[in-house]
Amino acid sequence: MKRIADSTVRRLSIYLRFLEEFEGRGLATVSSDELARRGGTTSAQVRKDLSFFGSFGKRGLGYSVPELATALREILGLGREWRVVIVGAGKIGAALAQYRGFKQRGFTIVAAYDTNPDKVGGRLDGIEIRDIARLERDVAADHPDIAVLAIPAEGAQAVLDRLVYAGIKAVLNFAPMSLHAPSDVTVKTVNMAMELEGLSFALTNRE
Amino acid sequence: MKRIADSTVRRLSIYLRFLEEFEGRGLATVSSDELARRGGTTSAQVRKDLSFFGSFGKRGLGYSVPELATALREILGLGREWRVVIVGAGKIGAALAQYRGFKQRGFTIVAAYDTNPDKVGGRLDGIEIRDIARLERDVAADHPDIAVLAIPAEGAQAVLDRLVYAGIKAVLNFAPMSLHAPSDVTVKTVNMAMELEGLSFALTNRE
DNA sequence: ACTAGCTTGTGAAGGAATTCACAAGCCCCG
DNA sequence: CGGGGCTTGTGAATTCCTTCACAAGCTAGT
Repeated sequence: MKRIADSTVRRLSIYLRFLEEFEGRGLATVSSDELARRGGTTSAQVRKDLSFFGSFGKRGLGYSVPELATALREILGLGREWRVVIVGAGKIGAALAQYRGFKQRGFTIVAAYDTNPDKVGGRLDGIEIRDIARLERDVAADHPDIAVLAIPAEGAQAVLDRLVYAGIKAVLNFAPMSLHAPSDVTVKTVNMAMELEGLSFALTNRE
Repeated sequence: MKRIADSTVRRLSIYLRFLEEFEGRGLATVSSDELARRGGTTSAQVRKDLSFFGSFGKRGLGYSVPELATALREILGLGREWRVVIVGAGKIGAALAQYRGFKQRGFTIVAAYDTNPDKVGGRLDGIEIRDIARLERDVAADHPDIAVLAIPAEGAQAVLDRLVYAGIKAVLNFAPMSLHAPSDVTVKTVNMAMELEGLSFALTNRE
């Protein structure tokens, strides 16, 4: 399969969000222009993005909302349940465990891990907090698909290495640092410090 | 000033993180190659990124760690204090209020806002929670630089409009939706649902 | 059945970001 | 003080992404 740009995938996600809104409102069709306006892009971009995966529209009419939504869910792999483990039961980990968006989109949190013995054995919004020493054994047994790293920067690379070794292929990293993994492992980093500095830069360098 | 790509600014942020680590360890100099290896990029990329702002290195030797760190902090506008308001005192808002990274980098949270009367008047890690009705008046009086949106998707655009009208020029958005603002207002969106779907896509479409 | 009016899908053009590749410059050593 | 070994800074080449522009195709109205 042709290599798909990251930016394309992110936009597909955005389109899907609007399609779901339209589905809820019972709209039958939508044009690339309408999707573009909502998503802050251009109609050509929308059509190009979709064209990588097939042709979903009807000329002169636009796209069927439910059909395109289904197609996008298929493309994004949202047709199945993904099993997620959260590593780190601190503030971020706790906020994530409670986040409704996971379940809503088919991401099931199967366990949380922490080093702190006071936390181990407890629960986070119903999710069991386990000793991180069990990480490898549990991953081997449960085969989760995705790991969320919600731990301080210092330990992040070491835990990532353990996850990779245990066979995890997708990681969402909240630790404020860049991580290294083999090319068959996808790591996405959400780094708030970086975003804030981007804002600081924008405020500082406006002409 | 020449337009600087977003990706460049994000990388500067990453380089600064490593420089601070090196500063802590007392290292005197660093090469573009070393920064590249750590940051997951190439040495040419590092040098090109820096070249937009000046020339900071010594041929044959590399970059002085403290000098380059100072230069990057200057470029990123981190030499001053930025005043931040958090809108939304829910789970995400609460997690953000406690996040040490803000203060550490010169971002001071001056207030939080919420609609819920049970929360208004309370405190979030020492930060006063105010009625969102006061938003415009407070912004006019306090002149915060940055607003963090930690509210559900539905109300996000309306609150953003109010913030823009009140004069805010930089927004960090945690609501899972794309927002529209005038071009002189910088909006950065952190969207976890999108990142998760990116992982789902990567897991689904591996060749 | 034909025409007018839209909207898609897509090659080609254009623009932006990354990588290449090498001259210029610095340091150290003999 | 001159040469060898590095490393920067930067035009040129390349690769990647976005935008343009238009033929093809669908619908509705007559």
